[in-house]
Amino acid sequence: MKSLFQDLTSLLVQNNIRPSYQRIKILEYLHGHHIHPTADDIFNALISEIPTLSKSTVYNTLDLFISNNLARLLSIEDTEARYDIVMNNHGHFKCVSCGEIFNFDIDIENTVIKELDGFSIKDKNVYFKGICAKCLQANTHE
Amino acid sequence: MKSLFQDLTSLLVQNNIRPSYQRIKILEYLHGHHIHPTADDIFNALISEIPTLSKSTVYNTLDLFISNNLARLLSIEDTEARYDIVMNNHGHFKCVSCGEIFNFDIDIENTVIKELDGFSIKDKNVYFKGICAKCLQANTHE
DNA sequence: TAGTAAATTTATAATAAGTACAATGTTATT
DNA sequence: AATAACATTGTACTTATTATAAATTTACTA
Repeated sequence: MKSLFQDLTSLLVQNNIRPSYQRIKILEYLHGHHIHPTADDIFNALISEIPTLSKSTVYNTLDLFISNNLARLLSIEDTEARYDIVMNNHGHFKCVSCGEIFNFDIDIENTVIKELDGFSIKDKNVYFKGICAKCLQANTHE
Repeated sequence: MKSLFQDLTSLLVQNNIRPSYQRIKILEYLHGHHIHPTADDIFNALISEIPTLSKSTVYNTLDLFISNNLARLLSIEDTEARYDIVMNNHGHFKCVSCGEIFNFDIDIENTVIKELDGFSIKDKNVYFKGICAKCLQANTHE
């Protein structure tokens, strides 16, 4: 039985990406933490395991993953970019109170936009903002 | 017959915003230029008419408009924030080749997301990316 | 298997959008 | 007119991201 490490290595090789230790670890982190981390989150999570890790590597690797469709960039945040592994048909909700980002199912893939006829659509994102149920309840008790 | 300037002044007053010259001009620009400008675009467009204008004022004013739901922030761009007047039920398509941002009609207001039951949704954005028809044609002729 | 070329990582410096803040100017109120 | 509240401005600062070049690792070839 293959380990996750081996699976992720294969995934990189399949995409013609040389499976360096840093790349595997970053990919492993994305697969294990669907919390829409920032580049900084990823760096901080891995620095103890890879003491020589550089932020440049994190940025380079994320860009590489995005180019190869292994990761996705979320622009829901104004200040920092966030990253996620690629999953289809889901949107993101950001709670402006606690900052957490939630996934939700939405089928946008099959929606035909006639105004975009003749356009090549490569990426579809649905971003909602508001206040999550937990924060709404917390406010009620004030 | 009232002028646009007067109309926009009234709009600000209705929202309890003191109608300063800078605010009216920035609102006027947003109404007249649906090109999803950056703060810098707005600053550069108005600096000749308002030589004392400061970028701080542009940022402050845009924040104020957003708080009062007169403008909307687009996070489609990774590098710079873009702004638009508030219009319902439309998404944004960004051409990664020429950079232009297109509006398109999409009815997301009436979509019910059961996973977000109990959440207060304040803002819904649909962002697509890809290559516009014009750029696709241009590439064909290479 | 040593030597070389290519790819990758790293550290540092540079860039630039956005924010904080204090000073100045303007408007409203008494 | 005096004063308080509000708005604008300019400067300095913060910080995410990018650019670059050196160092390191890996792959390739003789």
